[in-house]
Amino acid sequence: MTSSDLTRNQQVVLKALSGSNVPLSAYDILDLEQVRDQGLKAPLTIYRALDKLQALELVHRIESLNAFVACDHGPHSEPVGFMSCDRCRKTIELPVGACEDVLRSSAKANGFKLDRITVEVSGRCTDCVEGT
Amino acid sequence: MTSSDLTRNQQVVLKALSGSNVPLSAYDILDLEQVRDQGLKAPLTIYRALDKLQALELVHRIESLNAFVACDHGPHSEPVGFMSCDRCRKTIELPVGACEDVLRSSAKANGFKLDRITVEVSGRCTDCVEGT
DNA sequence: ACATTGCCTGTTATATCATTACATAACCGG
DNA sequence: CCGGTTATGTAATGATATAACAGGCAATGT
Repeated sequence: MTSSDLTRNQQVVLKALSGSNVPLSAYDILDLEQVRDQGLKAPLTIYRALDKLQALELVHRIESLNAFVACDHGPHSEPVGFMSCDRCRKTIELPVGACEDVLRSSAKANGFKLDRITVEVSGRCTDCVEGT
Repeated sequence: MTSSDLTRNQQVVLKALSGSNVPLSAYDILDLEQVRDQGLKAPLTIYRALDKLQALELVHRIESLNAFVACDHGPHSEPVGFMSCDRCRKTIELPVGACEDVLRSSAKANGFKLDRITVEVSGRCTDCVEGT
């Protein structure tokens, strides 16, 4: 399946996320005019589209924010993490291939077979580094 | 403040988490007999105790599970991550000091001042590595 | 054509996780 | 004792996510 096979709902949700410079929760998406106007009006509709988009790696979930971001570049060759600004919420992807090796061997040493990696860091972006 | 200064509620919540081999949600804690018996009966009571325990680093929150674990060894010298089994939920701490350097320099390269690191990995523990 | 299958959708209700608002009590330093 | 800070109690609400069930619609095999 390619992204051109996305259903209408999925396209609407992906577009909403792509057009945002900050992560959006499912309910944030639901509240967008551009989304309501397309007839999406129930949380489940949003979550279903998000599930599919995540499976296609077109969208990622940020656990520590209960929010979602569009992925800027198709399926990944290496695992990806996120860095968010505490103040303005700006969030960027962070390649974490380098961490993966460390984690995988540490997992192995503890008798775990590692499957999924979640790396989320927060702090301040350049614009927000000073001030409250 | 040392752990001996914990209030009654905080002690009850910490004991509940220490006695569990899997992460517990706030409502899981609230539902425990040993906790109800001590008179804790509102979610907020649990969350307030958890907040304090987290500030003392006696408890950690696992974002991807919306759950909490007791920390097995006082305040940390290096940041800590978690590894959870998808099947039995067993969760262990994972030192992530090695990742920290990588992440911090990556953050710097992207104009971020890094503050907090969240590393959560999932997979299968030895006992669960085969089977559903 | 028609039935079967699989996927997406709509709708309602509910489950789960977390906080706000406000009042009261306990503790401690001046 | 006063005044500040911290902890607590209670009720209500907000925010996030899923369950359960019915129906639509396209692809496929016969």
